[in-house]
Amino acid sequence: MIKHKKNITIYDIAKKANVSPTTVSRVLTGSPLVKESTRQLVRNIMDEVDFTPNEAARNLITKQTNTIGFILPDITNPFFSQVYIEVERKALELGFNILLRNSMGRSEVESQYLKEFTEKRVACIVFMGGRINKSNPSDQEVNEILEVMNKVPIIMVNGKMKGVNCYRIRTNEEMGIDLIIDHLIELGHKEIALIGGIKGITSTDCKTVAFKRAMKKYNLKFIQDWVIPTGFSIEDGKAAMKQLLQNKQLPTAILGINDLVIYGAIRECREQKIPTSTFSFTGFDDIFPSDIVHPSLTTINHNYDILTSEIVKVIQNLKDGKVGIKGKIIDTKLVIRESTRKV
Amino acid sequence: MIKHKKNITIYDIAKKANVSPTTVSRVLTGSPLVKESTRQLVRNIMDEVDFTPNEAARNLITKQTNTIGFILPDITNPFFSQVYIEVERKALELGFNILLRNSMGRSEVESQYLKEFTEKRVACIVFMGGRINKSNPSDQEVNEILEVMNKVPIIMVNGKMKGVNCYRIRTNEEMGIDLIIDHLIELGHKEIALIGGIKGITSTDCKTVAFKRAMKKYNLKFIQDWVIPTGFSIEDGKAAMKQLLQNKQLPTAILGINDLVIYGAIRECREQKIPTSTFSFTGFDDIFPSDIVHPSLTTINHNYDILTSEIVKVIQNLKDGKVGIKGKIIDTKLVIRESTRKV
DNA sequence: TTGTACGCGTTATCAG
DNA sequence: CTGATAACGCGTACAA
Repeated sequence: MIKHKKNITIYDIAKKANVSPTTVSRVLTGSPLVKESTRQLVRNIMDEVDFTPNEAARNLITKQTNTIGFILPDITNPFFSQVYIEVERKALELGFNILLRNSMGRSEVESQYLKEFTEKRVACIVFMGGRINKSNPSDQEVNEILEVMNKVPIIMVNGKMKGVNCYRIRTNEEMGIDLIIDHLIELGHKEIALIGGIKGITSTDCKTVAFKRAMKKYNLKFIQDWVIPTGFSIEDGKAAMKQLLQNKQLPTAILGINDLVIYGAIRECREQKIPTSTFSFTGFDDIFPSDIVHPSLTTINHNYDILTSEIVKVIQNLKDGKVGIKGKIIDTKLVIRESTRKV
Repeated sequence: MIKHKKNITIYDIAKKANVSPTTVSRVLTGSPLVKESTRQLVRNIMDEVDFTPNEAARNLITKQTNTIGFILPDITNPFFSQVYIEVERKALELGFNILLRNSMGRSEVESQYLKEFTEKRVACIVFMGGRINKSNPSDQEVNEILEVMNKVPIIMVNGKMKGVNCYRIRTNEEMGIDLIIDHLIELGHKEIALIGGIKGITSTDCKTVAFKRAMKKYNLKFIQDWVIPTGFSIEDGKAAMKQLLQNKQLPTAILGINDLVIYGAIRECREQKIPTSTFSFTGFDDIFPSDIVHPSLTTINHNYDILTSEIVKVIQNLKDGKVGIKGKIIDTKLVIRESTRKV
């Protein structure tokens, strides 16, 4: 790495200003215990020599940072970026900045970043996706979380771990599924499929359970061939739709584990020259493209503002040394667009 | 903030292991100058007492970080997140991690983050959007960049600043426009509009100039009322389309400053019950929704892999102390989908 | 209102 | 292969 000029320190400033390093430090921290004239003098010299304080030195002595570690699977997924950007905005107002790490859902990457965060002495960690969404995480995955929690508080968003008593904020996914089914029933649908997701991932398992329960509630028959857990991506949605279309009997409504799989499902219909109006489609997450695809997507919105506010509220409490409530469930809301219609 | 247990340092480890702190440090840095048995001993004790080295202390003494500061307007915009994630992945292989900051295109936010980056002693700064896209940045904006460059190298992506001799990687936007116009001409289009963007932003100015030049080349008339620079968002695209539709005479093809504005334009057509097949639409950027909207969008791809590789190549050179080439232009490529057809 | 002296936790230097 | 000692740059009791 290219070497830069000699580092300028508060000692250099102090010498030039004929004051002590302490005074310079006080100017830096904005202490009121400095005469206005000397403050100006010091400031001027700082500007003059282009002084930049060293954050590492400050962190070392103060033993804290204003950094929040944020682990999520993939920031290019609009669901995560929507949550991320809102948390960032709100945390900024509290004086925190965020360190983002993309785990790609891989456990060993998560481990690496958890280690990095503890070495950096972050104020707290916000965790989304990956291991905290596994219905059965490994002992090692759990223990690692517990060890980290010994040093830095963890906030799990839309996830949990058996035996791990950390802060948890989660959207009410069951409620979301109920809202969708109610809506479809109202439109006269009786034959409903569920595509996408992966068994063993809580968001999938949880939605599947809610789906079965809701179907039962309305006395509708649950057809195993219409539940196709292929994954969470657009491609996975395509694949699921392809598979679904091979059934002799077809549903009238298709429920996606998230918005992305429905984008894929709709595209698959187009490629097979099947009118998209053949089915009613519903997504989950209400990410931004759902408003611009055609047909625009009826889906479940996470109440992002409330969700992210609750995350930041925990951070605020942590900062203030308050304990606060450890678990919080956020209501979801149905957003009706063009993709659902009367049967 | 909640207080944790007393910090464990290499001194504590040293005492327990009956070795010197130096030896512990050597284990930490992976120095070969340690007997294997003592290395194991030290490692065991570290695990036992759950020791986590303090990065601030390390950064303070080594005077460097493996962090790359990354400023971009908004990570929720797929264009930026696509570039970001690729740079992150490639930089990771070089041992760098990335510190992301969203400027929202606001100059004062950029200033704040530039300051943060220099205080953090980041290895280099990757800069996208905001002031580096202004055709006429203020003196202050330029000077600030120059001052920062005195301390840390800056890589500008798709931007430049007069009188600022930093590393620059940019996509060949003119080429992109040429490719689009050639394609439209081939399809028989002669009446072409350009919507979106903002005057004074280089990406807009640059594309507009290329557009005019291409039109002239084919002896097509440039109609001022068909150039509608409303902005860069979906909403801005809607607004532009609304305005365009008020013209008595309409174009047969509509060229968007980016993909997002075309999403908006298409939606506006739908809302006004105008068949989307009335026009041929072209975008710019080839962000992921362009493949799933309907009609899917003919657009210009930035060659993201090459673009991001070039960014990381500069970082690599910086790390190795090489100088390398300061400017690099990346070819673009046309992606033909459903939104363009014969006139 | 200002200054002295020390500590934060690690790596670098040099000696053994 | 190991250790003693000195940095790194800043904040903070405590003293003046």
